[in-house]
Amino acid sequence: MKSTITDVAKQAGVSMKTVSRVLNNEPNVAKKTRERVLEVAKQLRYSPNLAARGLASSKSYLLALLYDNPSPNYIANIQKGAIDACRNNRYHLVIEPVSMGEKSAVEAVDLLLERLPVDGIILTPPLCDDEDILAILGRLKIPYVPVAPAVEGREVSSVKMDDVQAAYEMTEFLIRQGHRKLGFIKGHPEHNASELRYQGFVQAMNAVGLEINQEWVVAGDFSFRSGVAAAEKLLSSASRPTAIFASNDDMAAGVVSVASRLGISVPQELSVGGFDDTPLAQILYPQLTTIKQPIYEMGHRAAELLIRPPNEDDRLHSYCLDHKLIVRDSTSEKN
Amino acid sequence: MKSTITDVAKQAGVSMKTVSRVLNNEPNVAKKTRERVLEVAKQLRYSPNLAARGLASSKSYLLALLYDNPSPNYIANIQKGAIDACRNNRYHLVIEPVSMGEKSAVEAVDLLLERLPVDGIILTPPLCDDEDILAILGRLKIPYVPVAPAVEGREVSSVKMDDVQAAYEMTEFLIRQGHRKLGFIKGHPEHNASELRYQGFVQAMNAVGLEINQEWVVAGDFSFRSGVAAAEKLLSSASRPTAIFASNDDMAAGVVSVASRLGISVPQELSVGGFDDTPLAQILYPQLTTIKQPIYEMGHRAAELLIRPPNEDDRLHSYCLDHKLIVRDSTSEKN
DNA sequence: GACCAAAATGACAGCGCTGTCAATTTATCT
DNA sequence: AGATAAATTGACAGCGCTGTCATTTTGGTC
Repeated sequence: MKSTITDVAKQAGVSMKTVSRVLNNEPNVAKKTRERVLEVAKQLRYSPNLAARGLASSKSYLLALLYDNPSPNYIANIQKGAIDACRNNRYHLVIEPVSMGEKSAVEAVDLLLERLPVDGIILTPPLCDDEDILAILGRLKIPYVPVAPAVEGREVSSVKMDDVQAAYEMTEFLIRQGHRKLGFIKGHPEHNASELRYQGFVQAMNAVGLEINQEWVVAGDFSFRSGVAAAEKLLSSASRPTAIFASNDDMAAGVVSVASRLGISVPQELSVGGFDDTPLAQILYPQLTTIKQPIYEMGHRAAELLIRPPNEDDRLHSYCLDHKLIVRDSTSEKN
Repeated sequence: MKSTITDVAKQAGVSMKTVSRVLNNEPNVAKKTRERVLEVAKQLRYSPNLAARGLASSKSYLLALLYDNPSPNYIANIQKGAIDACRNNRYHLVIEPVSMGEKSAVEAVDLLLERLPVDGIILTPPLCDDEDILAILGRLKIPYVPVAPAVEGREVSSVKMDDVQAAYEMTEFLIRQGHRKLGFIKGHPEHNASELRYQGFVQAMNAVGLEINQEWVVAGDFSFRSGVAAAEKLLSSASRPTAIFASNDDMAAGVVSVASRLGISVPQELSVGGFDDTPLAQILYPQLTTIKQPIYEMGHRAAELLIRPPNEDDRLHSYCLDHKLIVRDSTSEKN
């Protein structure tokens, strides 16, 4: 039924090895031969057996995506990006959630990777900063690409976005709109991006000589609920900011929700900026001005780096991909 | 470095084949032998090479999840369920998005499956009702389990939930709360579940002899935006329903949003019911009363059915999993 | 203890492919 | 043309495991 490399070889009148060469784009095959083999392969609907190929070459044509409970939106996008890259190269993506909370998590990863011979691994936060997991990957000598790691330059390539710069741009945008009294809601203290976004905010404020009112800088944890709490704090007093920059969309949604309850109209009386451009941003009323992270692109690039590793020399150790400030209806000029 | 079955065999003083038997839980191995082998395997941190195993046994220990652009939340949950089932059985999950819109989609699936020797496939809507794709799977003789197919009994097991019953329960709940003037927002006309949910609504209304006001049954397409449009239609007139059942949470969110804009308080003046229990349902203010679909469970069961197919005779052709009515703050008794 | 069936174990081929290296053909240069 | 180098091709082993089937061991019976 399903044709093998031998069938193609016979039909094309060459050896198995030559067929193999053609199919793997190896050099040193006469053009004519290559074409003939390709023709026959197509005709026979031949496609190589992954297991056999893997066994013989000790490659698996499989990439794994390890993640620990991020937002569905985040993983969906990373996945899509990675898969598209895989598909262009006849690779496939295996996904493996890991619960870092559990004490057995590290061992689970260990077992997993010993059993499943993947050619490379994409690590998303917060896994990409877990020492134990990195140690295992090192021991197993499996190539990996961290997405948005806290620390770079571990001798492996990584992909990321510039959180500082993005937060800077959002802050700058709000300032340009005439706002002077800016509030900021921080992200989860354990999450690497939180501090970076705050830094961007601070830098932009400093750049124009605006003072940061510490009462308007409130802790949050990326959840809607924490956004609500923060907003209540920020908006209850008479002296309140005219613009609030929340470190992610969920918290920005919390702000919008509180504002509407307090009868503060957005954006007329209060501008709100988010971060992430989740689907929520467009569902909300008003729609959120936010930062679109290059999530898809990071997944895509990460997979590509694993499939075709750059040579040692011209290797860029960290690929920073472009974000985008998306202006919608939750912000307006200060009147 | 990495130990092979031969290492284990030598160390345990048995043949490779016996080790193989133990590792695959085959019968006819003396208890003592089994224990010894297991002990040695553990000691050597042995784990079988998937490729070799696949080549020899023509099994891959891989399951594929095919999906076409569903909500991130939906696939995230299906995935998690399927993966957990896989993990219990040393299987892995490969995910493959398919864009049915593209004309090449069917061919893409074809190629995909010829190349990747998966042991089974999980099909999510709307793929599970696509004739072309089902035809390919039939030709390739790959076992598959459709999740929530429109039509059952294609000689394969399937998993689903009872949309009719769930919608019936939500409607019944609203009626029990004292509501008599019920509005309904339909889902996307091409989506199988839309009609079923509407049927449940109709049946519950009929069951208590309530008449359905066709002006209060509005078309939607599962998007937030369509919920907004529908709500505007339903709420603008003086004679408006006191409760609205939207076919999913996004549309329910649209209703809540419009109500708040029109100064209609939820749930005091208007009860709103949703469907899906997406994260959004808890982010909204007020939090949505909704139906929790057994998405995780469907993914889990689907994977299990592929890993351990029930015998022909006692096979249940369709496994219907339990949903749950979740009462939150968007509904209240009619006052 | 001799005999037989059943249980346990092992020898060996081969799954479909690629790596190695040797053999052959073609191109290049005096 | 002859010699040498380069390009192209092929023979064959073997990747690590499992299926088949033969062999050995065990347990039970008279």
